[in-house]
Amino acid sequence: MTTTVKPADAEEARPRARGRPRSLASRDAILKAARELMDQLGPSGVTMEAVAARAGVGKPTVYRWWPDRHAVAMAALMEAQHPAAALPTSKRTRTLQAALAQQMQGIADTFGSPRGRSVASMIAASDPNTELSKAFRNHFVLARREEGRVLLQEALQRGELREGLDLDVTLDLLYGPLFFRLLLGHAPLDAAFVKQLLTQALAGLRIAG
Amino acid sequence: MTTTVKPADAEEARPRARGRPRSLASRDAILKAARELMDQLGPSGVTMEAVAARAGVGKPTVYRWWPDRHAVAMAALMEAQHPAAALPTSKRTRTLQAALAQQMQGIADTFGSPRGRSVASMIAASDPNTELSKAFRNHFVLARREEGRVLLQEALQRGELREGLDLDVTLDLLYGPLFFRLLLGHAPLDAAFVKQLLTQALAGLRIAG
Amino acid sequence: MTTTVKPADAEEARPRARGRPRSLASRDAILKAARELMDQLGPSGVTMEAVAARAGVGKPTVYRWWPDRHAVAMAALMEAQHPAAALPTSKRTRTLQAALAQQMQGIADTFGSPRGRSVASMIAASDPNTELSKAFRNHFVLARREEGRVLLQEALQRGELREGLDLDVTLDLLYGPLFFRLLLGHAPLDAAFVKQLLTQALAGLRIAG
Amino acid sequence: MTTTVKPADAEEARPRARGRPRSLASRDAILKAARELMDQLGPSGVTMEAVAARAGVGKPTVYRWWPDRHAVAMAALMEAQHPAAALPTSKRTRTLQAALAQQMQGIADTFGSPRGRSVASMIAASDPNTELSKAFRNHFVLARREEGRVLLQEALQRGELREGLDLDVTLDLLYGPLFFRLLLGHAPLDAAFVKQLLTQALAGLRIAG
DNA sequence: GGATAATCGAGACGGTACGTCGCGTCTTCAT
DNA sequence: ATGAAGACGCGACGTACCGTCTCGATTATCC
Repeated sequence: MTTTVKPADAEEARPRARGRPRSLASRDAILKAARELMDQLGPSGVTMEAVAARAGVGKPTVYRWWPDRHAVAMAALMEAQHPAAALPTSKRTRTLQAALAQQMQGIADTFGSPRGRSVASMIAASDPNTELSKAFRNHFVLARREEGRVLLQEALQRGELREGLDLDVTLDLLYGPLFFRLLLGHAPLDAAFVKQLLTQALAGLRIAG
Repeated sequence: MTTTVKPADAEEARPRARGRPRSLASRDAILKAARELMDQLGPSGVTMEAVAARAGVGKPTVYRWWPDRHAVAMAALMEAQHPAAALPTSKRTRTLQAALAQQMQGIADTFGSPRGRSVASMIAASDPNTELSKAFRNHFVLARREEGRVLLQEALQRGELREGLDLDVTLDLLYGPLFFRLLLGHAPLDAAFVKQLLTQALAGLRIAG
Repeated sequence: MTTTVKPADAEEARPRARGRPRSLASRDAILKAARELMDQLGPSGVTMEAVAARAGVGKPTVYRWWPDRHAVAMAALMEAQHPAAALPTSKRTRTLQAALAQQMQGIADTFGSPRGRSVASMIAASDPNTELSKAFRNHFVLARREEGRVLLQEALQRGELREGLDLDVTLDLLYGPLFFRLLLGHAPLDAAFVKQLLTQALAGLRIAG
Repeated sequence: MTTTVKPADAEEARPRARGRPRSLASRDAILKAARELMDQLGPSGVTMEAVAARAGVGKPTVYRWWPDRHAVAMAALMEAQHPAAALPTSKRTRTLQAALAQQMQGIADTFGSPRGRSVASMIAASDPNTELSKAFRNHFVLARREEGRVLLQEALQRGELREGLDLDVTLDLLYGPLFFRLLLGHAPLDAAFVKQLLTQALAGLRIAG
């Protein structure tokens, strides 16, 4: 599931191209180098020259896999953090608020780290219209929001929430403030905030307000 | 309220610096040029060379005022949109929800424009710890949030909201989703969204829920 | 005999450097551009920017070949005037004084030209300790002096000069006054001067004074 | 005896100009600063900015006295070494060769110093046609050559040299090789060289060859 | 097995922009 | 009016990366 090649394309029809195949070892070395540079120098430190040099790879090899440095940086970050293993099933037995609190605190911790700050930077800085940028936002943010959708739907089925709720708005009501504080940094992003956020956000949405 | 020196700070203690004073005409020409480049080419088009050339100014003069291109771009954007004339008094007579809806729709319109996208980019791309970056976030985002605080406090006094509310959380509950959609672009940011957002966010916070 | 690397040094031991080889076309274009600028604007007109622009080459390419603008200018001048075709053999049959007169007049003509003035400027302006500077002085001045040494040695063998002569002093006695007038410009540098110089310089050195 | 103001101008007719008179203290501070920079960094270190800063003087004050940085550097060097007190009378009693040897060795010592190298550089590098440049060459080189002329004329009167000598050529025959070695540095400039130079140069010029 | 071909590392290429330095001029206030 | 101070427009400096290209060497498939 690389950035550049859709699995479907290569599924079975590819005629096993002639010539020397691309080195996966190079690809991995590139992403590893990009990750290290990102951690040490931030997003602006992920230059093609530095990545290639640190990976022990020629620049054209990097360009063979990704079109520009943004793509390399995004791919490196995406491969670093895999889909987060969704939510452990055990958590689903708890109340909506408890489950959400756990997940949101996890998100806060992740994005509070230096690498998380890099991810946030790249989301806001990148051209929002490219495919890669959309995939990146999906991977890091919207996928978490969809996890929340599942939790909300389960709560609906359990009768915890009243009917007629606009789920999309509700999801933004939960995750919006989280990323707002992450990006703006105007106030702490601690457990108290998560708790109070959930309390107020869900206040009017329960069956028994 | 310039970028580099607040007149208020040095109001009378400043010994009237020696030498030729800096040319405000140059400063204005620089900011104007930066604004035009920003509008035409986006944030990445605001290069020191282009700004200086278009402003008819030497590069060192630009560096005399701002330390790097990010700073110039931020200053240009900040000066372009002045404190937003706060909220017209007339609006304060309306209900909380109506007043917030109007303000938030204004924010959405502003940030939906190309220049607004530039602002968002720069918030994300700039080092969050510098003074200028903080001032920038303040100017464009947190100042609006503070306008909201005033509205909420008035509503509290009018008895529209129940006591014991955490105002900071409430503010993030309102503005967080707004900027979330602006930044992620996963769903439209129209009047319907603003209305539904306000409805759900304030649902549990009113006196007579 | 390039400026940076003598092929002879690495004749067979060099392992055929990796990577794309440097473009000799670029190198030549750079030197040509430098020469043109030198002729049109003098030594101070040979700026890196102008050279690169006129050669249709990036500045870093110029710096890949030479460390600074002095080096470029020197290399351009050195390549412009090749080893001067030594002395035509026919001239060697003539008397010492005739041969020297011819050569010295040639030197005077060369250095009297604008390009010759540039050469003199650069000899004076460059750090005398660098390799390139030494090569430059060698190329333009000391090589001519060595031509004179050959002539003197032939005259010695023919018995025109008395034994026990300090050749180095004698050579400086001939070429020193020449460059002295070139540099100081306090008196004309014409055929009469060359003739009188040779007459007086060689007066006490002949077998039959 | 500055470069820009002829003594005659200020002789007595000056109507005691209005306003604050020029500060001679500034002038001296400028030249002192220029000399120090020359000694520490060489000719290229004598920048207007550095001179003004080190002299504790505004740049326009420097430009009020000299037209550009070359002029400042030349003036600084010329004022540093005054006319060399001509030749002590006692030396004139000695033989021509002894007197010349002493003077020439003095020149060699002077120009062998770092400051002397700067002088030589500036002679060769400066535009030969400006008045200041001519004055500079006169001051440092041709004045010494004229001292030699006096010695030669005295020798002529004493009958040491034969009649009909071209004095200008003879002078160049003596001082040319000296400056040749100074500028080219291809061979040492020691007492042995001076002795041998005089011996060979004067060999054919004496009455009793 | 030998030809063919794509990728590999390396690094030079033409460019653009960076941030700095020095030029010589101009503009201010204080003397 | 001249002093210092220092900002001004200008232009060149030398460096860092960009994304592309050109090498010889390597590693695969195809004939």
